[in-house]
Amino acid sequence: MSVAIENFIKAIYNNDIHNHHNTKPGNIAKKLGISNAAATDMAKKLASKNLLQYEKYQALQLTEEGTKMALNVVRKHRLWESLLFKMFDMSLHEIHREAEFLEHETSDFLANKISDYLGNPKFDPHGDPIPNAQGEITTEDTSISLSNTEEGKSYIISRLMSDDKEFFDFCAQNGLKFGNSIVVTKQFHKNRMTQITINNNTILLNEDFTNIIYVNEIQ
Amino acid sequence: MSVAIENFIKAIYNNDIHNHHNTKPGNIAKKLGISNAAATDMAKKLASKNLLQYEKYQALQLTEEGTKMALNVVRKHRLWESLLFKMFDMSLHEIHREAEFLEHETSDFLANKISDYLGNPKFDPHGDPIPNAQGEITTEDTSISLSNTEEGKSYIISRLMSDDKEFFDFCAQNGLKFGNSIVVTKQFHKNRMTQITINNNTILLNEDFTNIIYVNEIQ
DNA sequence: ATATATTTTTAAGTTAACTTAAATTTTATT
DNA sequence: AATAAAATTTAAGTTAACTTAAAAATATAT
Repeated sequence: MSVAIENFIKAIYNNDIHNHHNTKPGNIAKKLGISNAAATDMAKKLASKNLLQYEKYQALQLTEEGTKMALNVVRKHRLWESLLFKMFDMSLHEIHREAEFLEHETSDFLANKISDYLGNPKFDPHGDPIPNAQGEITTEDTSISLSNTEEGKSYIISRLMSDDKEFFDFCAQNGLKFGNSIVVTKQFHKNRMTQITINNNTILLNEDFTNIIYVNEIQ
Repeated sequence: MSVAIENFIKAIYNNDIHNHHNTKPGNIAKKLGISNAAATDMAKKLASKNLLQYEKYQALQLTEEGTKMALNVVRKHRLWESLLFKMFDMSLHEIHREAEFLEHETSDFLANKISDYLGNPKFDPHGDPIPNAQGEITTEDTSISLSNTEEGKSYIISRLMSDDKEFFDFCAQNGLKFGNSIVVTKQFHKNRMTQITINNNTILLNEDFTNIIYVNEIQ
């Protein structure tokens, strides 16, 4: 399968997970930086390959086969991120940027080698789960977004759901990384902002950030 | 530059180094598994991009710019081979196979990271020199092919010039690898065969092998 | 509920990287 | 040196992955 197809399938998969199923061609087109017409064409083509279901004007839906392909690409992406993060002094943004290309040129054989080398990790450095070689995600996600946390409680950062450089730079500067613990000191519900304490620093985060930072409660 | 272009340029570079400048489109076409017509078209196109010199019916010649591009791709190829060889339990054939794809999707930034991590090696696991970030090969190759060695002398294996799985399997089975030492016990000039001793074993090699195994004399 | 805006689709066209087949030129052979 | 064989080039065509522009359908907003 071509890079274009893999990226299209992956975009649908990611959109379904994040954006609550508004997975129409135009949406995917925007993510991929192609025209709506190109997305419609591709959707039809992939439907004929049994990778997704397509009906005019309806949302696109990956078939089982399509989902498996998406997970295979996602697996490679996250394994590369894990490897690059471990071995080299690279930021979350940089590992994402490189993995975006490497993922399409990685054999299953090599992916398994990388996984073995890393001890078959279940999560990448963003906290995203790594599908296994069968294309299954075996971990359960119990984390909640920072926007849904409660005042006074302590949490561990479990996931930074983004691929934006500025966001990651901010996180890096403020110690916001996978595995670190924080305390939610105040929720400003009306303004949808959250105040947290981390490493004795107090930070105020707006909803752009609290919606993409996920945490698990420490009880 | 596209993968097709990078591979075309790289094929010319490799052909020039190995096959004594019979670098006409048909030769490159054969290496790449494309038609002669496609190779001619590509040659014209790359000439217009100043990557090579093209004159009808003449051999192709990389320009300075073209050579630099080839060396950049070769650098990435050999860095990947070195990394995969060091980290994972992979054969010479396997690392080559994977590097063949990864080389095109590797930023200069990542290539430098890999190089630094490895301690900026000058040679890859086949004994091939690794160009530096400026696209220069700074090592001098003083090695000679096994076919040109002398009876009774000792040598260190410096290069296995191939990408053939069967050849590498044979080498691996017989301890023929980069850095190992051998003694040339007999040269059968008429039949163009060479007898060597390695690890107390005696092996007789025909010219298919003695032409692609390179060594340096131990004095 | 209807007009307007937005999105999706269709249609027609482009580009890169190929193909096959035929024409041309070069290389090899006797 | 002439001719046969081989390689190169030209010409015409294909496919994947796009594009823009216009038509059709859906969603939104008053």
